[in-house]
Amino acid sequence: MITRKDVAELAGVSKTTVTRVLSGRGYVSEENRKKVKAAVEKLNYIPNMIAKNLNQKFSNIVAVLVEDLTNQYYLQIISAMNSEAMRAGMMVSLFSVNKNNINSVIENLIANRVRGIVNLALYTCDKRYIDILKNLGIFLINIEGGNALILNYESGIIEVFERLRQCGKKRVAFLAGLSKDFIANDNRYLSYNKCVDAFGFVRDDGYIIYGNYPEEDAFSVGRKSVRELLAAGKSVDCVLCLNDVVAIGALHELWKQGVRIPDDVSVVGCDNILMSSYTTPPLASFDIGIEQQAHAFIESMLSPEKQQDYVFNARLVVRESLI
Amino acid sequence: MITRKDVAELAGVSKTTVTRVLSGRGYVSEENRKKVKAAVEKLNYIPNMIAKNLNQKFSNIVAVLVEDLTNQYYLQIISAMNSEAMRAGMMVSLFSVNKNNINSVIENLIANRVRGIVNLALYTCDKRYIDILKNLGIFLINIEGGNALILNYESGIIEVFERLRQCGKKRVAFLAGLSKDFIANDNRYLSYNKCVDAFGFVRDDGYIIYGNYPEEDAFSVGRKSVRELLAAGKSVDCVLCLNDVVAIGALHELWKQGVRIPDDVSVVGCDNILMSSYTTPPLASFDIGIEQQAHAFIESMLSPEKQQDYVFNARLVVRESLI
DNA sequence: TTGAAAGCGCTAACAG
DNA sequence: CTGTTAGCGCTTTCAA
Repeated sequence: MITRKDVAELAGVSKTTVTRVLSGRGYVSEENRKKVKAAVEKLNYIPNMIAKNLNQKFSNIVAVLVEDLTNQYYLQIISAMNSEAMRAGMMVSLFSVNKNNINSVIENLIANRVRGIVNLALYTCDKRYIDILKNLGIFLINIEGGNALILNYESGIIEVFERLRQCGKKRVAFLAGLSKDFIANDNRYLSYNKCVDAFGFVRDDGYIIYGNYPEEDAFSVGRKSVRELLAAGKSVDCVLCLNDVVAIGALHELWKQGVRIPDDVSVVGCDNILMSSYTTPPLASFDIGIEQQAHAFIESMLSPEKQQDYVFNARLVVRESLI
Repeated sequence: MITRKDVAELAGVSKTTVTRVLSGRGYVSEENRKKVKAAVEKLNYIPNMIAKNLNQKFSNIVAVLVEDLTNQYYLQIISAMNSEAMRAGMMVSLFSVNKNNINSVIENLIANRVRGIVNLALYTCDKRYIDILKNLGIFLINIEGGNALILNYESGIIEVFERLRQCGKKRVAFLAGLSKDFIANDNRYLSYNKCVDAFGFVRDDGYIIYGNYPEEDAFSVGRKSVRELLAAGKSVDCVLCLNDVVAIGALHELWKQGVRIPDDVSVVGCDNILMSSYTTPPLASFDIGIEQQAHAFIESMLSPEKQQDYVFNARLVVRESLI
């Protein structure tokens, strides 16, 4: 293995000088700089980040935790984070977590001294790990806890309600997908409820369908929710869904049951994943700015001192599934 | 930061003994073992993998390179690899690569001394990096190069042709998605051509539609390919697609153009991603065993000595999009 | 402007 | 069965 020592010897300088050139910090004569660069080139030297990280106490990894790897939304987030991170010399690692493994995943990440953890999942880890993370200086962003990142769907949901009102519709179902506990503080859920009242739409507890996402995959949850809704004899004008994947499942079941979309029922998803343009019919959804979110994650990871709150407002993307 | 030294002091033993207990290798008296475990527990000690990795010359990361993060197929692969990897104390990191960044991504991975690289992308890196990887002992699996992993779609494609023959159909298009160069050695492409001849189906160069995937996203490529096919006045009985996402794009365009599926045209995808059960109509596809693939990747990463070839045979999954 | 030396936390001979 | 010692490749004082 080529190390800095080899470079130093070939260039006829000390190891420290090599470090100075490579890091760009400290004074080095132009002559030595050139010699070092030539040696690096000649030897095909690639620095060992492990050794560097050992010094710096952290690895250059940002871990992203998600609960459902089947949701394309996460791919898009990761993809965007990746680009941001690479620019800053960081790597993004993806982990799928559930109730049972979240603690061991976190422990593993601590062992690896990752730079930060972005937890996009619903679950969180034991208090003791939180303390360790804090002690070590590893950043943690718990989205569902809603620390520094606020996803606000209200304005988008208002838009939907307005459209429906204009068509004389007033029965909107909400496919929560999650259990009652998990959805309770969710902005989508709160906004839905707020709008039902504010717009004087029909309030019916049977319009809210809970589910066991993410234990079960989002497609099935969407499909089952629609079945449940129809089986209960609830006829609605519009179905608002937790996310696009749930919506696609719902769309599919409605199609199978011969319900016409949007003539009989409108369907609206959430997150505006790429796929939503390609459903039959194309799915209306809320765009919450995936790239901007990714940017915010990485930024708050790299410069934690400016602990600002990031707020994202949803924008309705109208497509044929919405009347 | 709590280190092994703190544990050793609290337990009243040497650092080496702590290592022995923690690694499970070497002799330690039952008494000391207990003392060490108690100390670890008490101090909430979590080992520093960076230091460990520095010794072992490698990090415990396996990097997966993909060219198209919008394809759910990769998510499923990663997800499966993740589970496998975690069991072996490894982490899986995901990177999206393209023509322009592949070399810098690889350099970055080398700098991080990842344990191995699974390159699922079409592109590969400069020869000089290949050499460095070899020198350092970093494993590289180039799927498209077809080193150790062979994805064989032939048997599945034969099944499709047989079904079509039974219905008296004999015109099959192939949406290659990729450019002529990239697809040339692809097993799907070769199998398609073989079958056209073997079954005595209509051979028409216009039935093969190339595209600029992965530069352009798979959905659009599928959509455009169908447009191209129809614009050329080619009427076919079945459309075979590079992957499910291309197929979904194709499905969408056919639907828009009022083509009935499967009555007018059958559509068959590739990879059998979760989404394919939820299209309208549900998409027939080839299952190539995502879990088994993931398993093979990790296995060959962990024990490279047994350089066996892994062969996967596609299995046709019939759904409503296929007559 | 440069170099020597200590140390990051852990592993792996080697000696007891 | 246990401890001492010498690194892994890099960064960072501190002197020169």
